[in-house]
Order: sequence, then C-alpha cells, then structure tokens
Amino acid sequence: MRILFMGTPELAAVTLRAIDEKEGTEIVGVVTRPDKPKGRGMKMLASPVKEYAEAHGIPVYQPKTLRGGAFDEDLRALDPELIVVAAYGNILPHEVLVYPKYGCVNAHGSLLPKYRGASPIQRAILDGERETGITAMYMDDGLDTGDIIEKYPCPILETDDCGTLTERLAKLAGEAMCDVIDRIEAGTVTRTPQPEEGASYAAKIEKEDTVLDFGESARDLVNRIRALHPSPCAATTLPDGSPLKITAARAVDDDSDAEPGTILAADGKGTGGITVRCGEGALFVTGLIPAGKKNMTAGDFVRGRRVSPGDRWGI
RNA sequence: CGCGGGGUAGAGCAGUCUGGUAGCUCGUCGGGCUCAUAACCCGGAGGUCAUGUGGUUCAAAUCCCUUCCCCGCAA
Repeated sequence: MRILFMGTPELAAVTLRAIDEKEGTEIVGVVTRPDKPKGRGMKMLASPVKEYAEAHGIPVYQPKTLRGGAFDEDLRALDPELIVVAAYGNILPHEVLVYPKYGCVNAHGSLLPKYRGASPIQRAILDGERETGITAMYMDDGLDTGDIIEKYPCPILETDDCGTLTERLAKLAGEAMCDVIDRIEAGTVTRTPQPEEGASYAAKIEKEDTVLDFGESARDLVNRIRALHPSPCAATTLPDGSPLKITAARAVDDDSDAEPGTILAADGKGTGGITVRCGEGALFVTGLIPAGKKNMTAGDFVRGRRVSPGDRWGI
C-alpha cells in the first residue's frame, strides 16, 4: 500500500518506523514541519521524523502550509492510497483529506473524545488521570473530531512522567496504525462517530503552565512535575531569583504551619531530598536542574550548599 | 554574530574582583566505636584548576588572549 506519512516529533518518528518496517507497506513520502532555528545560536534543527526519513531514503516534504493548494502538485505526484498522520502540527485542508483512496487516518494520544488537541499526554498526567491511550481515527475538518476506528488504552502509572508515558504511547501508536492498515486491507475497518459527551480540549503547554505554585497541594504539584518532564520541566525560583527546574519529586505528609514554598528540610546524604512546604502536604524533591547546570540529584544540590532549611522558593 | 551562566579530586560546590604552597560537603579505601547501622570517631588515596611549547609577572585556578565542550533564557 502506498502511504504518505505526516508527523513531526519523536512519537511520530516511532510510529513511522513501525509502519515502514511493516510488510506490504510503502512509505512514498514524509511530510513534516519545516526545520526551524532553535537553541543557542539559532541553529537549524530537523524534526525526528525528518531524521528517520533521511536515514532510510524516504523523500521529505516540508511545506510551510498545506493550505491553498501549496502541496497539491506533490500530493498528486506521490499519489498515496492512504495518509497516516501522527502529531504533525499543521491543519490538513479538505482537499488533502479526501485525496487518498483509503482516506486520512490519525493516531491521537488520548482516548477520544477526551483531550482533543495539542498536548493530550501532558494534560492527562496534569489532571492526575489513571488511564489514557491511543485513538485511531479518520480525520475530518475539525480538530481531532473525526470518526473513531479503535481505541487502544494504556494505564498511567504512578511512576510515569511524560517521557516514559510518551514512549509507551509511541509504541502503541505504531501498533495501532499497523492494525488499522491491516483492517483497511482486509476491508474490515469500521468507523464510529465521537460522542460529544465527555469531549475536552488539551491546550498546548505554555510557559505559565510550567510555573510551580506551592500554594497548590503537593499531589497536584507532583502531577505538574511529571506532566512536564523531561521537557520543558516544571520550575520555580530560588531566593536569588534564578530559575530552578524540578525533574523529580513525590508528595509527603506534613502538618507544619510554615508558609508554602518554605524549605522544611534539606537532606544531603546519598540521593538526598529537599522537603518543600505546599498548600497541602509537602513536596519531597529528589531531582532538579539549576540554571546553567545539568540534571542532578537533590543530594548533589544540597552538598553544593545551595539550599538550607528556612529558604523560600517560588517568591 | 539573539541574551546569559559554566568547565577546579568520582559527584555537587568554594576559591577568581583584592595573583603568593588547592579547600568544603559527600563518595571511596583502611581502621575504630557499636548488638547493629546508611549513625559517630580517626586516618589515607585521589586534581597538569577544560584547552594552548599562549601573553603579562619574581610568581597565575586567579589578570589578558585562543580553541573546544556543557547548560539556562529568548525565539
């Protein structure tokens, strides 16, 4: 089957690999977002999907937009029978959606209709959900509103953060898309309209979403830290005003009457831990990234004498 | 040339402004104490202070310059 793949981040690259390695499929091309200047010195950075495609000799297309017929000529030349989309990041116009014989299918990182939109995985963890998954669906003109082919559930573990969960969902997305391709070839694919009930929108993560407010409960703060790890990471500020990213922490009981944000204890033995008073309970921080430094344990941070009980964070 | 921080013992840091025999908290190794211990006490090993036959100097981790690498912010 001639397949055109559209996607951008790591999750999409993993899905692409699964389809590419599947028997009977031919990836005729890959559409991914244009390289953009990124990081120090504004160096150009290619998407994971582009890297995979180039390493495997698959033609890469990076149109700024698919709208207005900008991609029509390439689309006709590639003549795909099916378009598979995974976290592409751009809107697909109607004429593209209806072009392939078998349509456009998408792997979305949530159990639709919940968490439609840009950041379903992060939002699910942020909300403390216990389960999420991949939804295989036909795309329509709306934002993740198309008919559902199949849902593939996946539990969210206590120990999961966005990185580990995304890894599992990526693998699942690959399996899901292979499954869908099998069904299409066998003619057994079905489509079920999404119920409106339970629909929600997972907005893109913005900078303000990364700020830790110690007035919240320790439990919510832990979810925020998990949801944003390993990137961009939840952060607070040190007494000197410099930013501090928190990479790992757990909630602990505490009934002291200290102000939220107060350091209750700083243990520098071994892995160590820094206990921070929250609106409810306390946050036991075990991993962090100071400005200009790499990820380190709380113990390392304490040993460097950069925190002591009584300090306030996040002011 | 987007703004900025940093590279000192296995780890995290101080020392750099005000040049003058390399220090702290840990880890590690050995010994002691203890019913016992990740606790405590004693002792030891471990660093060409990123790079350069670089510059200045009586003397450079420290001042000046080169190159490489790491990271935060902003996009």
